[in-house]
Amino acid sequence: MSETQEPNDSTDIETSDLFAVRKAKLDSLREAGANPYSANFLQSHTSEQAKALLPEEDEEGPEVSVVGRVVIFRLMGKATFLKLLDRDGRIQAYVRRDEIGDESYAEFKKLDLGDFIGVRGKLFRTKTGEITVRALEYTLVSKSLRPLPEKWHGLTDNEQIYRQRYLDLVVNEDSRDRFKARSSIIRLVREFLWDREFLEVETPMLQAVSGGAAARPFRTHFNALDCDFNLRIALELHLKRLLVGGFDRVFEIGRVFRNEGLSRRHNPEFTMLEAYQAYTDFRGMMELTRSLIQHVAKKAIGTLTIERPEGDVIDLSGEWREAKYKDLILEAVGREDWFDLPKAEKLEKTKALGIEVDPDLEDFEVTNDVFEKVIEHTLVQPTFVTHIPRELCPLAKITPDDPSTIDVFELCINGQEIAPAYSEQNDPFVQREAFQRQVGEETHEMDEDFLLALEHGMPPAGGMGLGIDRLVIFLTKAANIRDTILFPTLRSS
RNA sequence: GGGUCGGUAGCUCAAUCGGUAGAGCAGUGGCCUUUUAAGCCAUUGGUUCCGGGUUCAAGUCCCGGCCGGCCUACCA
Repeated sequence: MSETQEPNDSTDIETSDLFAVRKAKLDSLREAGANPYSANFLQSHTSEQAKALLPEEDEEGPEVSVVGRVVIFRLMGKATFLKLLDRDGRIQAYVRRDEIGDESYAEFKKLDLGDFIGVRGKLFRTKTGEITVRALEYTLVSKSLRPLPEKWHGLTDNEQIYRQRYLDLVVNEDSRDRFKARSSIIRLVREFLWDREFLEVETPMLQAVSGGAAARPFRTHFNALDCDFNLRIALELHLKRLLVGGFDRVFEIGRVFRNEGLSRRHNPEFTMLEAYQAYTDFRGMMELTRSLIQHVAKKAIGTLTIERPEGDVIDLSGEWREAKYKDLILEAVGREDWFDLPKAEKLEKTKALGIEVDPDLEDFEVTNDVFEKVIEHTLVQPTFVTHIPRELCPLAKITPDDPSTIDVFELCINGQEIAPAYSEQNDPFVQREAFQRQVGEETHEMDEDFLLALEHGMPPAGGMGLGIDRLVIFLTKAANIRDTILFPTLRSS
């Protein structure tokens, strides 16, 4: 294997073995007394900062030191143009033999695409107007032994993009921009909640009992205690314990894990925001959620209107539509008596709507299938879907004037559910009953510890959960949740 | 999990009816002191994902496997 090859005489090297060719260059650098890895470099400006130093009207600017990965290398005899990629983007450098010296230029010519180098020199503008550093000297700071993907087409193989994300980031600007946007979205969410005096906390990922959502958990084993744990599927129950403890505005942004299938919109580990505010209810969370998303969109992408690949435009400005779950259902099925129909007739009707529904489902689940399969994908504009059947969520308060529904909303944007919020259930007896109805289902366990906390008294509160990945999907126009997660889950190779 | 499409040089892609596996970029050797996918000349590079089978002959057809995309299922 080339990795274990001894340094060769350059004439012996198989010139098609790209690794061996570069390894030989590395060895010859070392033999010449240079250190191809540890040399430090004093960066004075990033590419963007440097370019800002040369105003339109000026031909020449100050001296700067820039450093980055060589992504373009155009050698033209006694002069070379190259481009360095740093965290802000690219900057061009121009290196002339008569300016850096014969010896230095001879070494310089041996650089490879992918090497990290620093360049010190004065800024100038080329005849085509590109701001460029005219090198006085260059420094190799790290040698690259592997070739970069093709410079024009970039990297398109999905598997390689996910498994070797670093290559995707080097060559695909879209991808770079999307992950920068993701980072600022998360920062903006934090800032917004900090400003509203929410306390940011961290709660356990390893839990004896998984609660707060209906999902199959991942199981793992803790050797020291010789017991099994689940990875958390939601943040809810621990954050509510903190409400009991008197932290009456708390939030957490963190990874949750659900042992379910992969899809364009599902990754088994994903990032969730949950926020709880005492002395408010789901209506308070409505305002909070809308303001939060508007704030984030405005600052992260600079607009409240987002064009979708489908051609239409999502308008996040102003107040958002509210619609009762039941009204949406009645509208979709086209008859007023839907909720009074026996299940068999409901099933018949769903067939007429062109969806397949499992006949073994409970009555409310048949209705919910209508919501998920017929209605949800049509809710492109932000819509708060309110007053959902109580069976769908055991953790919310029952609507005072309609005991069949709960005081919640599901915020839908871009045809998918983005954020649910509740008036949180704080009556320990009602909560226990709701849990008991679900025990026996595979995905539910009784969390006695949580009920004990509730019995100590939890203030009335609104709670909200927001799928960060899904927010990033529509804000950055990603085609797939995997394009918003740096290292999405793949089968181990 | 099911359906479906795909896997060819480091990367992006060709390869007709089953008949000598090619190109561009990258690499290597030259020329070239303002290039913009730089250009010009020459040139290296292949377990065609893996394993079987059919055939005089397989990248191509058949079977099995691995990995992936899309759709679907599961999914508070």
